[in-house]
Amino acid sequence: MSEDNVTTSTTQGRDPASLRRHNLRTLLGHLHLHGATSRVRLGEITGLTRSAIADLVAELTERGLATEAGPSQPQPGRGRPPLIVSPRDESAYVLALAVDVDTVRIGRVGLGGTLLRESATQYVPLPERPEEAVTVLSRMIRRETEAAEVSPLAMGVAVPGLVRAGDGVVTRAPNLGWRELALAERLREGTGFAGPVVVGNEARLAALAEHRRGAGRECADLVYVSAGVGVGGGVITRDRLLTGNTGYAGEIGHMVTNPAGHACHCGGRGCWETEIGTDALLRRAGMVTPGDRNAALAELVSRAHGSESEALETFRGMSHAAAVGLANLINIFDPCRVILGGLLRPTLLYAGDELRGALEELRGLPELPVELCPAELGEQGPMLGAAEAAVSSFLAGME
Amino acid sequence: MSEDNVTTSTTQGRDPASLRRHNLRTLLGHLHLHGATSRVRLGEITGLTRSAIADLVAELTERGLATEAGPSQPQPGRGRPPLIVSPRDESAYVLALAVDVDTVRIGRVGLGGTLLRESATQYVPLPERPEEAVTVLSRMIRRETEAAEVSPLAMGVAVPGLVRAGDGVVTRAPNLGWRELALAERLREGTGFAGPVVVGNEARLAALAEHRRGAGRECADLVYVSAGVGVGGGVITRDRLLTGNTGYAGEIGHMVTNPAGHACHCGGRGCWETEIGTDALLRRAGMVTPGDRNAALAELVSRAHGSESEALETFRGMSHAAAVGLANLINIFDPCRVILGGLLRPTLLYAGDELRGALEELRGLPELPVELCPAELGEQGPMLGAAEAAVSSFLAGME
DNA sequence: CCTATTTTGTTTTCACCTATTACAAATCAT
DNA sequence: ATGATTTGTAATAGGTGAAAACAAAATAGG
Repeated sequence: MSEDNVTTSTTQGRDPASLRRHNLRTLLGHLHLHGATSRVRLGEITGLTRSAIADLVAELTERGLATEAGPSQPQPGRGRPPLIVSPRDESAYVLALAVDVDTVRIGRVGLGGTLLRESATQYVPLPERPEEAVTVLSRMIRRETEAAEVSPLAMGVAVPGLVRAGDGVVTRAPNLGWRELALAERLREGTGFAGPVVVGNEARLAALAEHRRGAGRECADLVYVSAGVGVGGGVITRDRLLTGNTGYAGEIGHMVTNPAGHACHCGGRGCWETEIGTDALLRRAGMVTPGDRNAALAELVSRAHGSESEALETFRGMSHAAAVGLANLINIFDPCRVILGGLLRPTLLYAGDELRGALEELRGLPELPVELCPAELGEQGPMLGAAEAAVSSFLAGME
Repeated sequence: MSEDNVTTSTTQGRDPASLRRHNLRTLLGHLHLHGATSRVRLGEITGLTRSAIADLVAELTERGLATEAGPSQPQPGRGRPPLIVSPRDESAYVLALAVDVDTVRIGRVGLGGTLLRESATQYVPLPERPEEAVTVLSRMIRRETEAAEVSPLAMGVAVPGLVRAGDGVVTRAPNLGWRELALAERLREGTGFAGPVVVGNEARLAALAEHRRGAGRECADLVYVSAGVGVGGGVITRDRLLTGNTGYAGEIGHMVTNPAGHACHCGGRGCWETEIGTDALLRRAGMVTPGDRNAALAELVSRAHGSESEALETFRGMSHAAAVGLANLINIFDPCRVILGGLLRPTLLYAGDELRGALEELRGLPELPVELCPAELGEQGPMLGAAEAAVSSFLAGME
């Protein structure tokens, strides 16, 4: 079944002008994803001739989006050394924010995906009232942009909550106390920034980041799952992030994996996050919610790292519950890789055999090997994903 | 989050020639999906000018893919009456097959989606050995093609089993006794047909058909679920069928919804199809697998239709188990519509309130109303879907 | 050190596609 | 009948990448 859609997507070209836009986007997109590339290589990839590439690259450099230079190190082989085209980063960058309960990360990410040195992490307990939170965020953004000589190409924000696709409205973010907050619009007002502003769910954006820069490179179909207090996820299909109708696709935490399980705050029973979330893990470990959950978790992980049998057993005990949900996701999505973040990362590292074993048992299709990989980007995932979404948004709106 | 992919898809254009191919595809795709359209309207839709449309339409008519005619009924309004462009069907058609255990449907579907009158349903018990089955299918195809004066644009085949995307290999179809059968290739050999041959899973293809021609029209994100002996499904995202890495995406029958449930033939326990499949329903109804399951089912449905309370109660009893799986799918995919086929259709019709009620309880996001719709195409779904996949494949390979 | 070879960049010419513009045709409103 | 309106047609123009010829810069080999 090699079915492409009948009505081809609208992004692309009908007239010569949009044809050129498309080729420019393709080129810049490749530079962003794969870094410095020779002109000839670009031609091989895009199918364009050298002369066309020359012309297009000239436009990109004129616009300050790319640079050309002779090869930094001597090339092997005979002929004339190629010109290497690189994405610019210092002057062509996006601003990325990752909002969390007690942390706001802000970073400058250049084309090519490099986290520029100006990036910083600031710990700002956000005020309860969303309006004030917006003010705080706007101030942080202004401080970053005013320091720079050029304004960013786009901005991306990761939020732990439900974000409506398209308009960047945070429908609800229980941990932040936000409801129906038009974050993209407010930030645009609060900063006077005219370019694209994208807001997204942190897990979806982390999935995007892992796909492009982390454990999911060169993998067109993957599932990312991160377990924390809640369980979030994101799915990449054919190199694209699954959004669903409203942008909520990927809410896997409330997948019911055990109807006989514990009650969930969502009103249901046996949701996956009641089985493999932070509280479930601590419950298994016999640590009955002490003062600081994070500290308890860190201790548990370090004990497992030190091969203490009780801690290892805790993770092993969680592997079956994790496998049930993962098997479901694998059957549904047929990914070539599953990336595990948050608590599932130590679960994979310290109880990998048990997890894989449970999956083997549960899955209907042992023919297909699916790789289980630990997430590579850790806590930076959401911010890097916000940057990637911002870049994509800039590319989509180019010219 | 309005992120489009960075490296834009490869289907489209880099040079002027492929630009034209793209526009031709767009035009023909629109005609196929939406039927006869005036030239001016086509221009509005595609953004092309009247002269460009004229030129493109001329090529389509020359190739025998479209026809132009004056308006059949007088138009309202003033100016010169427009020329109406229609997809041809009699001379531009695809061949579609739907293979099942005791039935093989074969049909001719014209551009525009009309099931041509030459279409036929033939009941042919397929022989046990796959090789012979291929021979039977090839013969049926040859009979259809030889009768026609022009050969089909493409062929599509729906199979109750796992089909690898890309090469059309049936990995396994337990009910047919097939394993690793290169069906697309064999049919190409057996019929001498040179055009595209696509093979797909029947539920995925039915989902495609419902999307284009049935209960899922004008809905870009939908989930289709059909319960029978097994439970199959298909997902449409952004107007495209989800395939996953290998083509197996959508195997929702073995989603574990009740770890404490019955054993499943797949080796697992509590798979969704052990909860809502044919056997589960008959078990609930107290009909302990009599000779003919289909007859028993038909009786049950007709009793429910006649409002017999016991039959209604059977469907009501199944609604909760159905809702668990549906809630999971809704949380995962955020569709705007869920289409229910097979046994889930009567469940919706006769126990709709219970089903919706159970969903309300289970779902984390009551903000988002999701429509539940009965499938419209019934048993023709897989065949019509095969036709749609064939058309898409023809369009993708045009020129 | 010089030359042949190879690879890459540049320039020119050309073919293709759609936009633009002007004009013709067909219908309705008055 | 006449003008307004909408649609189709034809001719010209602008923009895009391809193709081909040429120039430049390196290596390999004597």
